[in-house]
Amino acid sequence: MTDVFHALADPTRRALLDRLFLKGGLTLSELAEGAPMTRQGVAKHIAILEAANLVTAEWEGRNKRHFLNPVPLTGIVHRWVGKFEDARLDALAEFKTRLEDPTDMDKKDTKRNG
Amino acid sequence: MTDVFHALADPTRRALLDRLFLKGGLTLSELAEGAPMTRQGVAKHIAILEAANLVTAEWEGRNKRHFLNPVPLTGIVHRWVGKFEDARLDALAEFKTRLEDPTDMDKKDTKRNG
DNA sequence: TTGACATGCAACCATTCAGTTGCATATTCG
DNA sequence: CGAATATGCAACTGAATGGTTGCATGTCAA
Repeated sequence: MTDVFHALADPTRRALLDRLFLKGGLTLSELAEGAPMTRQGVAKHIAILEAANLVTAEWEGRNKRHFLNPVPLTGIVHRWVGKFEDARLDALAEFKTRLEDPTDMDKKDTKRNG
Repeated sequence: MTDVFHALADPTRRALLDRLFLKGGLTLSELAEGAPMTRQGVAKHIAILEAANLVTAEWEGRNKRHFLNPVPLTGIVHRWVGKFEDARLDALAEFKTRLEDPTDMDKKDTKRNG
């Protein structure tokens, strides 16, 4: 859970996932070609993605081919985002109620600090 | 996008969101009571959640009341996870094909390094 | 006004992190 | 075999991070 979010919290890694989404089976060297960093840098990012199970790799001789694994994303949606999704309508309604109905806001919005 | 994932990539922050999910309107002090760190530590986490727009706060006198804002989560699902979700079935099928059909694997799985 | 309470700001520290560099290991090809 | 290619491992560094402590500011209540 933490690993997945952490892995996704980096534009470089998301770009890697995007590339693997468009075309699977890319090697480390191929992924490192367009990247604005060393091959080792990319390797570290990929290691993080693998640790989060977002990328699976297969050895093909001396080539390591990488594939996107979308399962953890599904897990996030269902285990974590889903419950908030369920509450989204209620929350929005509550939000609007609080924001639009001044009957409960008479003590709010006092300016303070900055 | 980065902010949201980064905000979610921390158990403390997810716990804060959980608490706000169960009961909105908690103050900083209330949120800090059960936390295994200083109030200032919690304040920093909340600042990150606010920067990611996952938490909205309203001033009520000297009390700052916090509310969960699930909208960014919805954004994640639709903008980012969604497209992989769409491809999930295809990807799984492709996965299974590669894993189960040996016709394309004759050069794979050579042991290497560790 | 005075004191207690809720929060914010800033400095500081130990740890983690992203990225680089250098070198080792394994595979392919001639 | 030996050279070239693909990758991994380890050490290092500057920057970011998580958390603390100390103090300032604003608000409520007597």
